[in-house]
Amino acid sequence: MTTDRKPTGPRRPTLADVAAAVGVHTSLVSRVLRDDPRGFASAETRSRILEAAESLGYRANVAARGLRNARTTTLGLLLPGFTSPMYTALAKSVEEHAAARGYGLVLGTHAAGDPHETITNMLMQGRVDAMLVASGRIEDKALRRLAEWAPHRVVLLNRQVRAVKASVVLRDADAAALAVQRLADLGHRRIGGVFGPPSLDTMVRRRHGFREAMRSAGADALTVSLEGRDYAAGFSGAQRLLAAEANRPTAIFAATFPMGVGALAAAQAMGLAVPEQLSIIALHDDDLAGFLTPALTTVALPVKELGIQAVELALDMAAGGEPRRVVVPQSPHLIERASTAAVR
Amino acid sequence: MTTDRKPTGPRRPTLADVAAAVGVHTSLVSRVLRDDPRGFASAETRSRILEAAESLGYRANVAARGLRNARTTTLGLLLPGFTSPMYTALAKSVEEHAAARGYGLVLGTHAAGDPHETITNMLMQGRVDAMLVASGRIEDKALRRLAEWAPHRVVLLNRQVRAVKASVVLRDADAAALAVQRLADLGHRRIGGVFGPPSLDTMVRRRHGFREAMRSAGADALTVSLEGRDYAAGFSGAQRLLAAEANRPTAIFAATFPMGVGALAAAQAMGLAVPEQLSIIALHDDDLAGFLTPALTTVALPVKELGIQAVELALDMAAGGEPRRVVVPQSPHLIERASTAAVR
DNA sequence: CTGTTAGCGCATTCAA
DNA sequence: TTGAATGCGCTAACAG
Repeated sequence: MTTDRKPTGPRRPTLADVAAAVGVHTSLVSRVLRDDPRGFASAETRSRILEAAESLGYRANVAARGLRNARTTTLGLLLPGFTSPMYTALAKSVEEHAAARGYGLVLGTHAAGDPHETITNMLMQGRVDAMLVASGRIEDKALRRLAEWAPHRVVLLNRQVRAVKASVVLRDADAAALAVQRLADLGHRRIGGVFGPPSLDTMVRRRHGFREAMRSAGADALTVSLEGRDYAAGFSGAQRLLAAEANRPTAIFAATFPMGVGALAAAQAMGLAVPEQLSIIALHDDDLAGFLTPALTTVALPVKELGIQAVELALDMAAGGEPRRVVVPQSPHLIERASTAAVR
Repeated sequence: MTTDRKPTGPRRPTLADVAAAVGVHTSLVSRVLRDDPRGFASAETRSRILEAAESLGYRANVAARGLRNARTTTLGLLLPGFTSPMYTALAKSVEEHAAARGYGLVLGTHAAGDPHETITNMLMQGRVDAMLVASGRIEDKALRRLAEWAPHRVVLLNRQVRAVKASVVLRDADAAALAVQRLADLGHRRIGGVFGPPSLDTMVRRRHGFREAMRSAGADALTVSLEGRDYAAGFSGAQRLLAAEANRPTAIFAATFPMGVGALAAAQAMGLAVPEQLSIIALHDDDLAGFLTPALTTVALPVKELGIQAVELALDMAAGGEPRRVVVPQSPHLIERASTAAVR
């Protein structure tokens, strides 16, 4: 009885401990504590059980419960990393909402090794009920195999792949268009676009929105695509756009927030006054924007809602629902700060 | 046999499946797959087992294994959030190193609810083997109760509390001192310090290092402590220090990276040229520093090592080791950029 | 070298 | 309204 196998403190109380304390069978305790429809213990017994569980600090062991139910009440989240504030905002939202629904969240990043392997492992080891995948770099082929094997256990975040039926995406194109429209309204007619790799689904959509909006605004688009989408990429992208003095754009749209920061740095390094000589606007908002000089104008995306919807979709599928494609309904909106101004 | 309980794809293969495929007992499969010392199967059998496991895509179920072994091979990480690059760097390091050791990582942030409750739940539900706690806001009392109950399962990150014997800390005081020394070397004699809440252990240590270094440099310290430690806190802290034109400091030390960014913004909002009229230096380094204008001088802390040591300590204790206090040996180092200059 | 047995903690039959 | 029995998948102790 008192054989603690490890020197790591007292044993966690189990159902049996609670049952023994009350003098009933474990199955009854189990039913009462879970509010099982058929747990109609007498009011007397019921309250004694609840009391004992409370005083012993009983908590159901998730491993045992998971084994029995073939469910883990845990979700997995795969991120490229925390480099972008978009990913940190997403992680926060997912963690918060998962917790609200009683689910744990296990984290996977690219830093831990091959992301496809990470997903497979988590799924096949029964570590999680479903994986939320917010990585654009996993090959379509790998995702297809995954979706074939576990169609109800993989949700793509802000990415669409034919073979994967479950996804939640933002209105990236609309967001890019919104930025362009604002710049056009300010009188800009030569606008540069700084984008990340075209292999990323988000970039395709942002670029598409950018192009369409440019067309209907009748403005000249100068676009550049970089390998990365971080500060450095934004910096060199902007540098490239601003190099030729002849046809220099009067405004720059950056497809990610860090790229916007990098673009701002590049402009200042080149001695261009922002916003007097160059307007800059970035996709996705972050607190940092307000503390740059000049403060960066952004288009805010409903990232929090993306996380919530992704969790909901995953849980729905775990409960037997069919995979589906969700477009987050909330519209992106402009947050105008000091990096944009009317063209002179 | 073929009763898939759910419409979520094929059942995961179990030990029994592998055993059946080879025609041996499950226990032998288990031993072989785990390289158990007593799994000396014949070379023949051994290879057939490995082959079958491979072709079936067998992966041991962590819930079953965890239940049996009373270990989860999972660690928990509690963070205030992702607001500071220090926390994202830490999360990345911990995740990466845990994965390298075969451990999963479950995430908890303050956003999910009462942090103390989060820790307790994860521990008592058997969700994790140990919790790495990187939150300064949990009350000492709560930590003490936790440490009493599970002394071998809680590791404090960059925080010391009497009652908690397991912790890993950085040389925060040295880092602050390093910043001051550099400023002193540049000829600064009136230096302002912008700190977060004194209730945080890190702040106590950073402030201590600051004060001591100021004393030995014979410089005048003007310090201010804020409620927060984010951009906004740095902004208002710097504003306060710079308000009085009379005794204005010629340099500012910011106790966190975001505070450094905020201080820079404040200086610029007040029309002060950095570094000509004011030098700024911040604790902790981040990519962003190089893309501010001017680029921010920082003192880099070995955060990656902090994460690694924390994981190691947790695993060591899980294996029966005693709790201990670890000081990360790597020294902080200065990364000089453009926000610091000799006083005129 | 390999098989048998038992049990981790829980939820779910079925029976009373 | 409550109890007894069973098994989720795995590993460890003990046989053979």
